[in-house]
Amino acid sequence: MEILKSAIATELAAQSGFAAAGLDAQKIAENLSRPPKPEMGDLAFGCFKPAKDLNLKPNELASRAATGFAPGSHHALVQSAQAAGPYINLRLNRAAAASHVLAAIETTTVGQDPEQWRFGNSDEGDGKTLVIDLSSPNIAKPLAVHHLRSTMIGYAIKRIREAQGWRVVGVNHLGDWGTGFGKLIAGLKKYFPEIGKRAEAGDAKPLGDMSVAELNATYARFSAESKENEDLAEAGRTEFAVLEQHIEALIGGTRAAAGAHGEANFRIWQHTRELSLAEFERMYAHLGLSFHQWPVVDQQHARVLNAQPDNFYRDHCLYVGESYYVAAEDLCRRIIADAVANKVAEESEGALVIFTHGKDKPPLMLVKDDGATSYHVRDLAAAIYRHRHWHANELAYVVGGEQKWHFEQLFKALGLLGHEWSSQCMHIEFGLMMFQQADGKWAKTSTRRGTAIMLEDLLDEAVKSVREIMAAKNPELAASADAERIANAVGVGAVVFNDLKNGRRNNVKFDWDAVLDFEGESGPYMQYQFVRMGSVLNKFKQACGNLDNHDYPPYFKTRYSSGPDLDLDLSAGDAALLALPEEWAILQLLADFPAAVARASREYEPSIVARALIDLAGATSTWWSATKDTRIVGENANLSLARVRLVNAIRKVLGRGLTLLGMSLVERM
RNA sequence: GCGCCCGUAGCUCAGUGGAUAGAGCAUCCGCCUUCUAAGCGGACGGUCGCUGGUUCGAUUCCAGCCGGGCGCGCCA
Repeated sequence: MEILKSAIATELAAQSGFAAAGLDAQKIAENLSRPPKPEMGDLAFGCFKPAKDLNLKPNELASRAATGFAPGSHHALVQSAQAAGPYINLRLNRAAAASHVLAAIETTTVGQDPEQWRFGNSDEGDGKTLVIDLSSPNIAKPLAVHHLRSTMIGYAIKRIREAQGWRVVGVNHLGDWGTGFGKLIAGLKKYFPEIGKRAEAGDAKPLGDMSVAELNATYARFSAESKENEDLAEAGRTEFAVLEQHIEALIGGTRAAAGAHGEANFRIWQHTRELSLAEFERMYAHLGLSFHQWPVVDQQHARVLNAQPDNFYRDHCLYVGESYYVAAEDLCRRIIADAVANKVAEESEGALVIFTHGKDKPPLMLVKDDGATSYHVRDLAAAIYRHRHWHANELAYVVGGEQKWHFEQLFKALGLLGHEWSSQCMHIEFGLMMFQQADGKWAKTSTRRGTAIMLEDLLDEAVKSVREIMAAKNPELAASADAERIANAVGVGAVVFNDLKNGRRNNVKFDWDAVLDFEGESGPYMQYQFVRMGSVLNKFKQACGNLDNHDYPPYFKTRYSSGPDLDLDLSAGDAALLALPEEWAILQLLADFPAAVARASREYEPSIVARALIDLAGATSTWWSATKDTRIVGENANLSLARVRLVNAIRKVLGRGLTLLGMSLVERM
């Protein structure tokens, strides 16, 4: 409706009743809404707010403004206006409205590449840059289901923002630094002495082919033992201190090198990072994301980055681990020095802290009492780096709501350090992934306690279910060469859509049955409606090419039966023939789509797009059934052409929406 | 105890201060010779947690309570 509202408001503003009441197009557009029942009208003007401004009773304004309404030409969008209490119910020239909507979609969605379907795009963000922190898993821990949230919510926001004209830099703030790595190194050396020996001997791959699960288990085992044993805890702290000293010496800091011990720890850490990334890559590829190490060193990508930065940042997110700010930029120590010099930081209980919210609230910790930097410093460094390097207008962090306090402190600290742009930092919080325990209660997931479900297992399970359903419902396709690609797209899409369809702040109670339920408001349902629309387009082309079909005029045959698949010039379709209430319902939803994308962008809320698609797909399916008898592509050639225009529009809006959410499309399923 | 998030149908959730609060799942009843039934229609299902307040009007805004979740100084 949004793309119709301004045109309608302009028409109404020219009406004597509205003009006499001093209502301009802007004011009218703001108060247009859809009546609860279609028989009341196609659109309604609510008089509450304008009446208040004019010191009138809403009912009075409604009857005054509606009086003397005279429709313009027969092309005018508004056909009649009738006061109904505090509302003015409007009836539209649906044919004109339909034509308006379809033309808007057709001119912005040329071709078959969903990335070029620009309906719903805007130039709101032109020239602006958003740096968005997404996914950000910890090294040496496997990706579990809850990592899906940050990854896919972040990725969807990235794509939605890009559709609004923004340059969006996706940053994977890998948890690859911190005292935990001291425990891991100490554990590896304790339980697998040969690893320590290989590292000391200069082996660049001291861990062999150890899996991330094994690394995690080693960490967990050592962590548990060191709780009982202070010597082990001390060993962990030492290993990390040595690692940090080694890296700081590498970048020419003030600290002395840590010798062979430091080199060995560095090798273990680097290999841990490599092994972890290799495993993450597999998952990201599944989900359709691509990450590059930052800074970009390989020539091919560096060229793209230099020549076409927008393309580069659109196609790739970046790995910028926490260690980057320690190892490459030395930003951490400079921030600490700066904070001390400006008396923002102070010493407290042996640590260096910033009291961001007064003395009675826990402070933000810069340096711990063992001399190691805390992750807060690295987050400060990351924010400053992102703002400086990418000239970011906004910094967004897609991180779970349990870290809300951390980000409040972080942004406040940035402000205290003199960065006035801290007000442009946003924590895009999302709800926790909860698992049902044996006692029936729901609790936060824990990789350590083994209650988390591995992301890979979930995706595999979803793809497997899709394969089974495909084998039962579409055996021919299941046996074809496309089967695996389609099963992947539909299965992964099911998991992704399931995660994005609800408001991001809600906690998610993980439920296998719900994730693998492919009926109703599900990813496969969305894909299915998209596939149906494609089938109709193919059917239409066949019908036009069929010489026995005498009802189709000759020009149909030449015009539509050839050419690239699904690429049809439908301008001859007469929108006035779309007279079914189901068709009008769809046209309204199509018209609403751009506003949904814009709002999703503003509110960092992909579920708004997902909901718009659920509504559109539902209305489409209802229409599909309502046309069972006449068919969409039926006996009446001109009616069929008009309906095919609608099918084409639905397909492209659905397809665009799904790709905005980070899903891949399929033509059959 | 303090702070933040949440509370809408049996379950999972939409709902931008406005007309009679909507979906999906589950249950029950119908609908496949046709462009894919991963579908469609219908039935059943609500003191919008409670109590006040603001407002012409509150599920929506405010306050207090109740219930659930998360966080609260050296994990990230």
